Amino acid sequence: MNNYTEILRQHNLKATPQRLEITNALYTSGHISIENLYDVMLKKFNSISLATIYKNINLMLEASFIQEVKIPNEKSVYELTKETHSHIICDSCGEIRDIELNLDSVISNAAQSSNYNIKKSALILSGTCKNCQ
Amino acid sequence: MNNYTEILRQHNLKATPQRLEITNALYTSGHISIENLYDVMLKKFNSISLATIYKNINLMLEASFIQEVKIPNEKSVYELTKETHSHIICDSCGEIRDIELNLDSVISNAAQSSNYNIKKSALILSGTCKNCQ
DNA sequence: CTCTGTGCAAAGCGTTTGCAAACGA
DNA sequence: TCGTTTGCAAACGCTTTGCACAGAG
Repeated sequence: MNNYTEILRQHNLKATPQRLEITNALYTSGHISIENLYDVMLKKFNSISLATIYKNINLMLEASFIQEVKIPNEKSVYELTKETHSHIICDSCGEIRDIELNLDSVISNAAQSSNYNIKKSALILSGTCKNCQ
Repeated sequence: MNNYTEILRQHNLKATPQRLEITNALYTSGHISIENLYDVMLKKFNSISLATIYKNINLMLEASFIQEVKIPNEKSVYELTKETHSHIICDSCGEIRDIELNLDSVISNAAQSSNYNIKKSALILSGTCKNCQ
């Protein structure tokens, strides 16, 4: 019994080999697109179907086990759900990194000026990473 | 000669009636999806094609005349390009509002901890607007 | 054993392309 | 007039669905 079996079950998802491998790919990559996930999965399951990928991604999204990250001008990637965090993308090499930023004061300013009761935030920064500079 | 004729030409876009109306719809709505834009356009041009909408949206994006706003769990909307700003969305009525927030300190923190040279930011907040509370 | 998941093929849907006619400058 | 844009129809690519078989619990 693999590491991820229990965590899948906690989200009411049966621990099939395909799902364990999707989970592993998400964990290992941090963020992965459908296309890249399919490539990774093909290495372990030579006859896996894209339909299986999509069905599982959708079930995992519904279960809030994973989340979609929509990046400006890029295709979406998926990540395992964790504490709220921001993302930073390198416009040269495409690296996507999680970054913990304190948005409290920004959010309280926003709440004040908009009169919204703010519940969520999604911040995506982009620029050039150390290596690409 | 309409208000928007000159601004379209400045972006190397001929001022066709369809483009003037797309511009007007963007201006009036603030943010609009392809689907809603098509509905609006149909009222003025009863035989307009979706292909025309897409071609123009893509040309306008290339010309940086408009920008796409990717919203978590929602379909994308488009807006006329203006100074950098954030967005706040009501999770009840769907209202999308521009909001000017100072992200300088957040960005400098991010730059410091990531070693990225940060060029752009996209912040989307969501919650409940005054009316829906 | 039962119910769910998988893989395949087909269908669906939003978006793009090719082309002839219409139009802007 | 000349090059661009429009509208239509067909093509495309990504995603979803239906179904029979395989597999998890």
